[in-house]
Amino acid sequence: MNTGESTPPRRMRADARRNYDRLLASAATAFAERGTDASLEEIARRAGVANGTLYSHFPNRQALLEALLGDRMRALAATGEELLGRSSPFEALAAWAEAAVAHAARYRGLGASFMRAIEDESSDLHAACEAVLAAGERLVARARAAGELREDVTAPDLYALVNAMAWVGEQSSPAQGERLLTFTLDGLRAR
Amino acid sequence: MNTGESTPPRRMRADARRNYDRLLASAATAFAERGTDASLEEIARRAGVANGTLYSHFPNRQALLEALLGDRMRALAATGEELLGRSSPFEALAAWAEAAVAHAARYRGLGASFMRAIEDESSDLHAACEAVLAAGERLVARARAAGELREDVTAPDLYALVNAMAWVGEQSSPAQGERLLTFTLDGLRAR
DNA sequence: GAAATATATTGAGACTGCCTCAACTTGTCT
DNA sequence: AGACAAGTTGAGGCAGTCTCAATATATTTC
Repeated sequence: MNTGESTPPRRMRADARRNYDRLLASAATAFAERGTDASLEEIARRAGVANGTLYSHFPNRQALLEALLGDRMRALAATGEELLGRSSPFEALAAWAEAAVAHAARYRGLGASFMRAIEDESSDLHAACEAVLAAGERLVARARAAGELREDVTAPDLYALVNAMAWVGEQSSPAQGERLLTFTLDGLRAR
Repeated sequence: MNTGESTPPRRMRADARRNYDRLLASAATAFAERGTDASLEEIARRAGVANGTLYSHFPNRQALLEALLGDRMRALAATGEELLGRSSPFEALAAWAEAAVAHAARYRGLGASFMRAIEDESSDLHAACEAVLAAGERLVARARAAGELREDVTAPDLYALVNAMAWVGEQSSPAQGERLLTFTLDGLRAR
């Protein structure tokens, strides 16, 4: 019944915990194989559980994604904070953007989920996306303050570009996503 | 039975022609309202026709899109050719890219369809996409030859970027797509 | 250790969508 | 008017989403 959230309330029944874990593992496989709109029915089936059980643990696809990726997303945000100290402001921004693209390219369709989630406050993925956006915000602010970034670039711009490049990666090849990210980042440099 | 292709073979029966037109009109509305994965079932329903009729005219979604957009795509390619003469090579490229983004942003999901179609030779949309790509190719070649474009930018890069920006437009707002395209194009300039 | 109780699981069922194809209808041509 | 090609129909098979009453199981209590 309760999602990741570091489980503060009450602890789950043993069978529930087991099914929860199996579902998560099954979802990870399915998303990797089929992208974020893999069949939930199949995820349940492959977890050896009835579909109702899946829905009782994860009311929707976003909840499943949050449980699967929430930690990773918070880690990405943390990486952003760390980079604030090191290296040149623009290089830090660029390095983080690369990491963010790699993250958003994990499953086919993930970039689109992230774009939806940032707009939709009721999405279970919203909070995690906001954390990522906030990290981007600081990197952008610093690079701009240092005069290394175009004046008119904002964090939402960066967020959208990162997801767009992940999307390109899904459509053509990961290498192509990387390639275009390089061009794009160059375009963001102050000159 | 026969798609757009300027109808060279034999002319259709009157009722077939009527249904074909109705289906196309219905599809245009549905795609505009719901994006390119609107329900085909509903398109048929709203055209006042059984779903089998839809499938007999258009074996799949791509065929419907080709019938709906083929002419427009060829026009876009032609615009590219015209631009080859006028204005600075880079400006021509940029202007064309803007037009291409606007075109790919016509329906939600269209950018993705174009990315798929260019890779998939068996897609009914493939030829039209190739025409667009070819137009981009010439603009890229000219801008590069004039030393106004980064050496390493290719037509497929441009194609992907255009569709990616249309995608951003769908996810956030058309204005955001435009905005990021500007940044991106700047990144493609030789310096 | 057996009830009592709270917590989970189940799977049928009501939807919607995709696509096919055998039976039927209708336009067109002579 | 009749014949035949061309077109249309819609039921039916399949898969997916999501819900909820019935059922089963863990845990707690005595």
